[in-house]
Amino acid sequence: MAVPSRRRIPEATVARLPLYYRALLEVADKDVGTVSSERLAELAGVNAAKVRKDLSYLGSYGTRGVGYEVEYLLHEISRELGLTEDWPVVIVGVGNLGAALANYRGFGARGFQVTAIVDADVDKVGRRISDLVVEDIGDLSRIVEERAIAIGIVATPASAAQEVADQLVDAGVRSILNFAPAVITVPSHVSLRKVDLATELQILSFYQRRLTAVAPAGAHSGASANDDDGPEGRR
Amino acid sequence: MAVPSRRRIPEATVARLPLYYRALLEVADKDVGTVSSERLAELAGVNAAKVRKDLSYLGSYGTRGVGYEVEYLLHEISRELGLTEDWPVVIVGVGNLGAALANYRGFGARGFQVTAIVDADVDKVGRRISDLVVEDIGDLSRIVEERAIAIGIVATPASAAQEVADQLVDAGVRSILNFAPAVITVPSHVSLRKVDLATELQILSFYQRRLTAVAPAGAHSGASANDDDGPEGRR
DNA sequence: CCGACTTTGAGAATCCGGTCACAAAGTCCT
DNA sequence: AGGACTTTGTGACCGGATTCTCAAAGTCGG
Repeated sequence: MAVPSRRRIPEATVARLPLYYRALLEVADKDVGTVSSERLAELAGVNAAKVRKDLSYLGSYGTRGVGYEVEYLLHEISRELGLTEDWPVVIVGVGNLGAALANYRGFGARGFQVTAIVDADVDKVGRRISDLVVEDIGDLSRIVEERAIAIGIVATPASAAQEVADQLVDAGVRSILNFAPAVITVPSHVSLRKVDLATELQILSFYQRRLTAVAPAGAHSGASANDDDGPEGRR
Repeated sequence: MAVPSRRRIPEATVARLPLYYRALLEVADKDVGTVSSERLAELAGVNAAKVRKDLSYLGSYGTRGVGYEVEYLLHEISRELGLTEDWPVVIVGVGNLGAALANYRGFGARGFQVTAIVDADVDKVGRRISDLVVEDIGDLSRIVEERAIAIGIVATPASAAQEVADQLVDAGVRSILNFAPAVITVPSHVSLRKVDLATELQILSFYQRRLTAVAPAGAHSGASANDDDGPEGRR
């Protein structure tokens, strides 16, 4: 039955929903009508059975013998991911990365709006970035409250990361995306994800070594750590 | 026995080695001598049993009743990760992100050296970024060969990502880190990892919705997709 | 309206990773 | 030298995620 049915959605599935979402946007442009799990799998770079199982957690959308109706599925996934509402975001740290993220149209694109940029460095406060002015981190609580910010991005040096995270949590932020190369801990009611450039390269380096040392192909397969699939041969 | 013993190292473990590496660097500064798995776990934000199991895959370094000798372990991990050699890196795409990555001291720090930046846009070719000059993507093969580049970073718009990846592969690159919000496929002898900003935010958004809708704490726990642990309460 | 065909949804089996628990191996104090 | 204590290394267990497989449910042409 097409009732949403509040089952618990496995984390691995949640991590793939954005992939399906993106894939669906692609087909929505060109084609119309429906997609099969097969095609969706191809676009998302995963296997078809997984697509079907993942989607089945959301409820039984999809028609046997036909596939999934693109528009409807798109709607359901975006609802599930909370992309129907707009999430204001604050970026902490105006370094190369912070500035780049602020300028990045890409999540600005879908539902996420960088609403504030703060830094501890008084020299940087007042500077213009994109269409925002850098504000003082001391005003974080006020800023977060006034603009109903729920998501914070940490783009500071490693040394400041934990303290900044603490401040974000105190200010009332409920989700943190950490770009600083440091482990940070947060209370259990706050969600935390991290993106670590150096770590990613080091992982690649590991497999690179393997490749050059041992010869045979197909030795490794990407990394579960990435959420991903790993290198499949070109289809 | 302290023989390296070529066992196969699980992917999940590989993804955590950089964490241990970073943690070890921290203690190497301050303390000296040894660390326990307990302490290492704390610094890396994982649990102690996992640390021990992970390290045991590398061989039995570590002394019962004492812990792990910091310098030695550091050396072993960096050897395993291939950080003893220097990896030249090429960045493709000079947008906000590409430029930020080029400037980013952070992986420049350990073993990874951005040696070339290329773009397809002739207006951008010739521009200075950091201490490099943007080169034409048409010269990619020559550049990769001349400078023995093994790792490529894709920082282009989604629409160009697959083509760029193809060019990188053709040029001889063996590892690719993809920042473009698109699924790309590579032959099986090439390693691929991806970093997707929008995806990360969407995952956070999912859990955010849960938090505000359903109340109880401890509902979710980060994401395996991130490699990570997830929110533990502050210890 | 029937039979061939397509594609989903989900049960079962398998794989992989995480956690627990404890013996083994060492240190250190007396 | 011996006993208490610490900490590693690993075998056993457990749970989640992936893959396989196939019945069920639908479409579509004739």
